[in-house]
Amino acid sequence: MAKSIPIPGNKKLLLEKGDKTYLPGISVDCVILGFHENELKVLLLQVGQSNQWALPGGFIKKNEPIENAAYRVLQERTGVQNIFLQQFNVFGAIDRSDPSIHLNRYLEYGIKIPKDNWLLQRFITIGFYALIDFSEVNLKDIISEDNVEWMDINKLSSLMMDHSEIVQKALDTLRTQLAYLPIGKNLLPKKFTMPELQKLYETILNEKLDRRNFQRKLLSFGILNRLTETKQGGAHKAAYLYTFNEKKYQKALKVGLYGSW
Amino acid sequence: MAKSIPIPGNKKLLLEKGDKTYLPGISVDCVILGFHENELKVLLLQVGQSNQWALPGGFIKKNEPIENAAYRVLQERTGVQNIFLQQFNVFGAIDRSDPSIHLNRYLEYGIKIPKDNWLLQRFITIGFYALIDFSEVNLKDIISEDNVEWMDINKLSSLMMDHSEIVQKALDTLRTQLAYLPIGKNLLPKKFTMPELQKLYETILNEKLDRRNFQRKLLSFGILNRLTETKQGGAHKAAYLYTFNEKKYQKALKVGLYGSW
DNA sequence: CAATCATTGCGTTGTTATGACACAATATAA
DNA sequence: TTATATTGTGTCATAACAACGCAATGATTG
Repeated sequence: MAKSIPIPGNKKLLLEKGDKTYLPGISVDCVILGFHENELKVLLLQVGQSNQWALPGGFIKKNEPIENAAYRVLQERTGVQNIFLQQFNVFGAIDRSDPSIHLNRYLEYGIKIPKDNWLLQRFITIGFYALIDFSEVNLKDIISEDNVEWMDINKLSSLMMDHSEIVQKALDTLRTQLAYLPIGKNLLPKKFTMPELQKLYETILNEKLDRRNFQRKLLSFGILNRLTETKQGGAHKAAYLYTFNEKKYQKALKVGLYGSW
Repeated sequence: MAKSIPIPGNKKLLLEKGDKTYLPGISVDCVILGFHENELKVLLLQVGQSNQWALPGGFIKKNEPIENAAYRVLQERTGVQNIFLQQFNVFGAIDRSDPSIHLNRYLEYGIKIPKDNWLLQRFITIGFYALIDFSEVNLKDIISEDNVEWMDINKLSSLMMDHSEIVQKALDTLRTQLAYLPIGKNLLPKKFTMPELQKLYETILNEKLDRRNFQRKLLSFGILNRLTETKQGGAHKAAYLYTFNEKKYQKALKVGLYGSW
């Protein structure tokens, strides 16, 4: 066993007074998704000195809406504003919480959590997923005790507790929503090319799409503006840059891409 | 004020010992939908002597998966087995719980709830929706202290707390899922006619559909078996009876009605 | 500096799905 | 027996979709 590390003040407070500040037995976990180098990435963190990876999560303050709690987690971990954030499922199996995680975590500080402490009880968690522009996140600017990293969603080793299941469910939800909601504005930079948008769709769907049919379909939604600029610097022919038409994009978010049945 | 009614044992137990039995601050609420006389019906109940209508709800036992809790509520209120049951959203606004409801409820029994009682704290609720064969429910067989009734989803007066919002969100979810999931098996009797199925779709979507195109589309999904029997008794030409092909229906529930993007 | 090559923009064709509508068959009621 | 409303089945024009062709372009290479 490694010798004890001094415990940070906030961790001590969480353990001893957390039950006064937070709703008991409920947490939020965030599946934060970004797109980089043709891969869909999830933001994960390593809890303490363990080698287990986990989703960033947190608790809900007693006087705070649940969406705010999820947003706080996002802010802490990414520093990014204007994020697409949506709850997608509650995970409430009886054996989903694992008290040993907290026990070991605090043992690193030389603290043995009392058996009746609030952290050791059963927790149900509300899963949120967030779409975020990878390029806007600078992990080095984020102060964190934990090791935080983007990982390819297709190459995840097993995560802590039921977090693998949570990621999978988030991905399923995203795929379903792709059919009737516009996706992309939050995962791509402001200006992007059609091939880039297509790669994003292909990555999410894990499926190759026809270049020309894809373009025709996406343009038919009428949510894209083509700029006169082209994307320079890439090898080969320069592609036109596009932006999302904010107004039409927002409308499509509300009524869906097809509208009728 | 009416004079006090004797308090039932279970209500007293709930108040005094509920925090030992149930998870604190979390409830489940069920939007139970049935189809009858071309109307989509919601099962609602009148809490105590108030004139407020509310969704049937309940609490989650400390050693119970959340789906079980919702299923318990369904069983208590309908007595029906084999129900389509799905969580669809969590409602967690800070001001959504209304302590006065419990206060008034127990005042009917002449009991004043102590200020620090668990029932008066903030509750978040997990919304479930259930699809159920109206004809299998016999409300008169259900023992209940509360007045329980089916009400037309389009003619709801304002419900208790945020329950109107919960019903609306359930309906939105159902409409969206209609596009890629087979619906009907749980809302209709085993044998049904094509016009009946169409009326169900029209009612859910609140939109008139073309009879012939509807039939073509539904048949193309390949989840229906046409029987040689016809529906007798109706005025005019007898319609063929159909059943759902259980195997293909279950498959469609998993992979969706269209499958690919 | 011209040829090569991968990639992008734009277009065509055949097939399938969809929306709108016509007509014959049939069960009940007058 | 006839009238009427409803159901079963089919047609047709149009839109959507999948599969594919070809010219334009920008960097790379000999």
